[in-house]
Amino acid sequence: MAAQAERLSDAKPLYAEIAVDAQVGPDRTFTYFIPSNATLLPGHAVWVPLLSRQVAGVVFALLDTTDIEGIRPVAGLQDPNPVLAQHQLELARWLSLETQCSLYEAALLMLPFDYRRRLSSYVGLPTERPKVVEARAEMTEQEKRILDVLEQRGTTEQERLLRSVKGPAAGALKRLVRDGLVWQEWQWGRPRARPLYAEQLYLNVADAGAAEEELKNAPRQRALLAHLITEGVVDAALARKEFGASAVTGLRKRGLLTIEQERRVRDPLAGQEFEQESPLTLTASQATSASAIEADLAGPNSKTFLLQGPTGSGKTEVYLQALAACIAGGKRGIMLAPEISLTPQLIARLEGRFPGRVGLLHSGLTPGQQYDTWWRIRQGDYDVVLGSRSAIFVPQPDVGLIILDEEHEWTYKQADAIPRYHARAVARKLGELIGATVVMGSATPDVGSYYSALRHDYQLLTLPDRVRPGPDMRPLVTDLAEVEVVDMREELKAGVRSIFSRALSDALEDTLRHGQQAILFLNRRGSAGTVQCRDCGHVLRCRRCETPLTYHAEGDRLICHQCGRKHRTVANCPRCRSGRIRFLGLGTQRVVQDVERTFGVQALRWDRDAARGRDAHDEILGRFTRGEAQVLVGTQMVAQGLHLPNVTLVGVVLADLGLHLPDFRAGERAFQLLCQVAGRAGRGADPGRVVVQTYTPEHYAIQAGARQDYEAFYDVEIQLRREHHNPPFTRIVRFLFQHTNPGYAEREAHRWGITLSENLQSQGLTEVEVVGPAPAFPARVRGRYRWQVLLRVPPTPAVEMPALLASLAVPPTWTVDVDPVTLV
DNA sequence: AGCACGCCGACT
DNA sequence: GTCGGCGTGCTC
Repeated sequence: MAAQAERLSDAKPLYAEIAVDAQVGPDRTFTYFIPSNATLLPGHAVWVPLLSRQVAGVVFALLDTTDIEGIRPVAGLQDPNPVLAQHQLELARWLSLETQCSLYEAALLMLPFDYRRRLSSYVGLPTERPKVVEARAEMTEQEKRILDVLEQRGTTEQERLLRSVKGPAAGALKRLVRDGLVWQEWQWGRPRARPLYAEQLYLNVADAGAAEEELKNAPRQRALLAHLITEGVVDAALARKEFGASAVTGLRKRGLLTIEQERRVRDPLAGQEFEQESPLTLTASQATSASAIEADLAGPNSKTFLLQGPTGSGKTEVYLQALAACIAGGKRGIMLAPEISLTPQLIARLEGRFPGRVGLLHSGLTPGQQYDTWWRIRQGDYDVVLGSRSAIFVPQPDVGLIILDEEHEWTYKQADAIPRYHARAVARKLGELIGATVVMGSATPDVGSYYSALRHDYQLLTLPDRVRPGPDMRPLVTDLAEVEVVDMREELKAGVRSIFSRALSDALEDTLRHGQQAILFLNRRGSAGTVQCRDCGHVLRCRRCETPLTYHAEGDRLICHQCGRKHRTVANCPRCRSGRIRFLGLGTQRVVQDVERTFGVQALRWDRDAARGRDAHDEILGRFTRGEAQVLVGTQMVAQGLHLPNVTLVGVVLADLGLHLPDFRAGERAFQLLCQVAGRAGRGADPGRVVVQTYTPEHYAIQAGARQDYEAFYDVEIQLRREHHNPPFTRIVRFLFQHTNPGYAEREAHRWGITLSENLQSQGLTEVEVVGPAPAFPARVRGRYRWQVLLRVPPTPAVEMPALLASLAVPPTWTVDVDPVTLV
C-alpha cells in the first residue's frame, strides 16, 4: 500500500508498520523501530510493547521514514520465518475494512493454530504478607472468600478463581489487588494444541543371537526383543502395554534398545479405508459445466461460476472432475462445505478420487488434529483441502480452484464472533488476489448470487436433471418427489385438533405399516413470537414496513423489530374477525411426544439441543439407521446431506414456522428448506412422498418450494427485494448495542440513530437510509438489553462501504455487522 | 488490558 | 460543594 511506496532505498528499512493485538479500528497499524540486529519482513509475527504491556503483532509493511514521534523498538520475533504470505496480508487488509475488525483480528484467521492464544491474568498471594491477618477484620465476605481460595490453591488463573467464588467477586478482587493484598500478573494462556511426540523403541543390537542368550532368564524382555527384531521400530506405549514397562526399561538398561522422541501426526482420516473411485460418465449438461470450468482453469483469467442443480443432479461429480483438472495442471484446490454437510459420504468420495491427498479441517476435529492438519497443509501435503467456513483461510499453496458447495448456506457467515466475515465473499476476494477459479454450487442459490449470475458477474452453469447411476454407470434421469401441500385451516374447520393433518397421519400410518421410516421436519428457528390467525392464516404485520410483528410480554405489546414501531395487541383477526389468533410455536419435543402417543412407535429427536458433543450426531443417526426408532424428528439438520435409504416419507410439520420471521430473507429460507426437505425423500428408485402442512398454502415460497421451482420463487422474491430496497439492491449494515440498563440501552440507540441521520445528512448521503432503532431479537440476552439500528446502503453511494463506515465514526460500544445474514 | 479523564448522582 | 462511580479514549 502507501507504505510500500515509502521504501526508497535499498538499505535495511528502519521502521515496520505492525498490526497489534489490541482494540483498535479497522486497517490500523502502529509504527515500530526495527532493532539493528534484526531483519524484519512483511508477514513476520512479532512481539511489540504497547503502553505497559507486550502484545502480539504482524508486520504489514516496511518503511524508511516516519513522522511519528516516540517510536519504540520491536521486542522480538515470534517465529524466524514470516508466517503470512503477501496475498494473505492483502486479504487481511480487505477483511479488516470490509468487516470493520482490527487488522490483527483479520490476520489471526490465517495464523497458525498455536498463535491463537489469549493473555490471561493470574492472581496469587504475595510471599510476605503480615498485614493480611490484621486487615482481615474489615474485609467483606467476598474478599475473605477470595483469600481463602488463594490460600488453598496458590496462584490461580483469574477466571477460574472468580468462578470458584460464589457470587460476583470481580469488584472484591480488584480492591484486593489495589491494596496489595493480592498480586496479579499477565501471562500467555496455554496453547490450545502442540505437536505430539511419542516415544519409539529402536533395536540397538549388533549380535541378536548373543542378546537372546543374555536374556534367557528374562522371558518378557526376550519376547520384546524378538518383536523388535521383526518390526525394527515399535511404539513405546504399545510395547509397555504388551510386554510390560519393566521389559522396556530392562532392555534399555542393557543397551539393547534406544528410545527416541518422534513427531506423531494426528490424522483424522488415519486408518480409514476408502474405496477408490473412477470418474463417472457425465451427462451433457454436466460435461458442458465441467469443460467451462476446466477452460477457465487453463486460461489466464479467473472467473466465478454459479453451478445450479437440484439435489442429485451431479454437482459433486462436476466439482471432482474440475478438481482433477486443476491438479493435473499442477495446482491445488480448496473445497468448502457447510459443517453439517461434511459427511462421511462426501469425505469418502473425495478420498476415493484423490487417495491420501485430501486434508480435512473442521471444528469437529480435536485441536491436535486441527493443528497437525494445518501444518501439513502448509507443507503442501494435500492436493485438496476439504473443510468448513474457516478453511478458506488455510495456507494451501498454489491454489487454482476454490469450490463452495451449498453456497446459499448462511453458516458460511461468521455471525457470532469477530470478524463477521462471509466465506463466499472471502473466496471471491481470494480468487481475485491469487488468480484462482471460484465455483459456487447450490440447488437453491442465494438470491444475491443468482442476481449476480443473471447480470453476468458470475457465469451461470445449470444442471437441470436429477440423475442416479443406472446400468453400466450411465446416468439415469429420476423424478422429483411428489409434494403434497396440506391446508391446516381446512383441517381445523374439519375438527382436526392434532398437530398432524389427516393426510400426514394416513401417510405416517402407511409408512410405518410397511416397516419403513419417516422424517418429520420442524423449522424450530422459531416463530420469534409472531402472531397468526389459525382460521385465515393472516399474519400481523407492521403498517409501515410490512415486517411481521413480534409479541412482547412486557407491556403486552407488538413491536416491529425493523423500525421499532409499537402496536396494540388484538383479540380478533383484523382480516376475518376470528378470535382464534395466536402465536406460532411448536417444539421438537412436543412432536416426538405426539408421534409416540398417536402412533405407538419410537421417535427420535435430532436438533442442536439433543445432539451436543462430538459424536452425538453419529450416535443419533446410528440408532435411526439401525431401526431403533421409526420416526426421526428434527430441525435443519435432518434437511441436509443425509441419505437414509429406508426413509420413504418426509413430513413438514408446520412450514409457516420461520416463514413469518421479521426478516426479509424469511421467504428465501422457507423456500430453501422446503426444497432441501423434498430432496431428502426418494433418492433411490422410489420417488418417495413429502407432506407439507401450512396455514398459508398460497404463499409463493411454499408454492414454489412444493414444486421445487427455483425460477418461480426467484421471480417473485427479486421483485419484493426491489420494492422494499433490500439486498441485492442495497447492502445492509447492522449496528447492535447491548446494555444491562434497559433505559440506557434505548436512549443510546435513539442517540446513535439521530447521530447517524445527521451525519449522513451533512455528508449529503441522502440515499443511505437509517432504519430503526428497534429492539434486536432476542431483545434481551444474559441480562443485557439489545437494540439495533440498520443502514440500507444503495449500490451507488458517493463513497465505498469501508469509507462510509469510517466517516460515521462508530463508537466502539456498538458492534457492526456488514451484510448480516439475519436480522432477527 | 489498564490508566487517565470527564460527566452526573448521593452525600457532607 | 465534593467524592466517586462508570463510560470513553488512547496506546507507535
